[in-house]
Amino acid sequence: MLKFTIQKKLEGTLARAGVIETAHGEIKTPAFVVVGTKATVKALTAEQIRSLEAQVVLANTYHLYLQPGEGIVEKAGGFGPFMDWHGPTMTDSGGFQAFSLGAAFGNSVSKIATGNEVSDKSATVGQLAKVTDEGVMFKSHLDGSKHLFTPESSMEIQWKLGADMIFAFDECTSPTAPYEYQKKSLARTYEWAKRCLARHEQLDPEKKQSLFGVVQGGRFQELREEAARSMGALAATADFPEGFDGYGIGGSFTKEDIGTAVGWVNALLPEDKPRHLLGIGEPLDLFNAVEAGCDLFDCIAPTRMARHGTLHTSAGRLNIRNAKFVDQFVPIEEGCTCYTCTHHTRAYLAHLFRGDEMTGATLASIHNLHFILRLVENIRESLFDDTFHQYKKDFLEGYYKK
RNA sequence: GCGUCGGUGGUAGAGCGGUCAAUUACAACAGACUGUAAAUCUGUCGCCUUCGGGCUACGAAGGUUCAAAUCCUUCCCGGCGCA
Repeated sequence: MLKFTIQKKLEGTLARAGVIETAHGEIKTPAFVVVGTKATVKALTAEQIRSLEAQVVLANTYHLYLQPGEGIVEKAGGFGPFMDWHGPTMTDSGGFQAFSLGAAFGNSVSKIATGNEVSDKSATVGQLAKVTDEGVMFKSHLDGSKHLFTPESSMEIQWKLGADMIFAFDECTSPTAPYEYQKKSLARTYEWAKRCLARHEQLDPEKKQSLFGVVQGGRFQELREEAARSMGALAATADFPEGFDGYGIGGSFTKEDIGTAVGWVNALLPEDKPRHLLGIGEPLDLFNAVEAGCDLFDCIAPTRMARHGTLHTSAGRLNIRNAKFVDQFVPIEEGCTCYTCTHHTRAYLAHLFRGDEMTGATLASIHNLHFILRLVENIRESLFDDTFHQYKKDFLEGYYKK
């Protein structure tokens, strides 16, 4: 079961601060959810995740289904115990892989649109996912074997993976998809949402897991609003009296949409349920999304960028592989309280990255996650203090200055 | 000393008469990354450039040829074998 309490709202915005109570502890929101796709936050031990004071970890249905298989994870007691993480957990449904292994595969298309994408997909090659009304047919990226995911099978797998919060199986569409496709896909995602609710209630009558519905609709206001209304309304139908326990906001956006389209959605979603903005995690986007009414965020960016040598500082990003860092015997960021900055220098990190030493990925991941986790905590504090707008302004000026 | 094999861009190592400023890998120098196909991917990587091109380069110096990193001669340097 999940209980969500809103403790503070920021006047004139959709922003709110609150707390989610799960069977494995509480989550103070807004909160950044650490991504541990394959039941591991890449490069980190569970002890390190705890040290970072992360509140919740999200794993992925598609990945754990393929390897080691949901049966193994179930025997371990769920993905949390499997990886020695005993706090709150979430699993994504596999819906994102409809995009990343489908339209995006082999293309330089990101879920964050720049506007320069090519909309003609006729030349796409090598796609590993195909969407039909029944579900999504995947070709495993590991061995090429074929697998069908349906709303029902996603619920079944997520049940075995055992997270506190799970997502309905949706189709994450490409930013290059035209209106007609987005509309058709949205109708399908809605049908899938109902199938997820039905299967979930069969599997979990005691409601041990909380199910989040996912709002899609691409970049079209009409579709986004329709999605928010229809997903929200599922809570009031006779078939599903309890409806969803929360909402995910998924799909493609532009940077600007995060301040606008997300707000359209949140203005219509039931206010008393948590809202999770799927796959967003850059500083500017986090500020905008909180302001637009989101409570939870997960993102691979802090850890992936860390592994690739890009580190967050309050003065912007730096690439630790750059030549200028090889003899800088100072922390990544002066004053940062993370383990990496309190023990190691830029020069050491630069050396580890140049030598392709695994410890470099670990230390960089600790720093970036610490940075983002503390950022979202600070944003939360600023909501209580009514200093959000000033904090946002000050932070962004420092981070994005030239 | 004789014989033999070899000396190519930061490194290793292709090339063996024109399509070679020279395959490839690594290194180097930058960039990208937003529900993880990702410890990944992209670009640059002799000098100059009005981006058309120009110039200097494959141990050194000569030579053959319309044309040489590629063939010949001598020299220098290194490995190996025999004295």
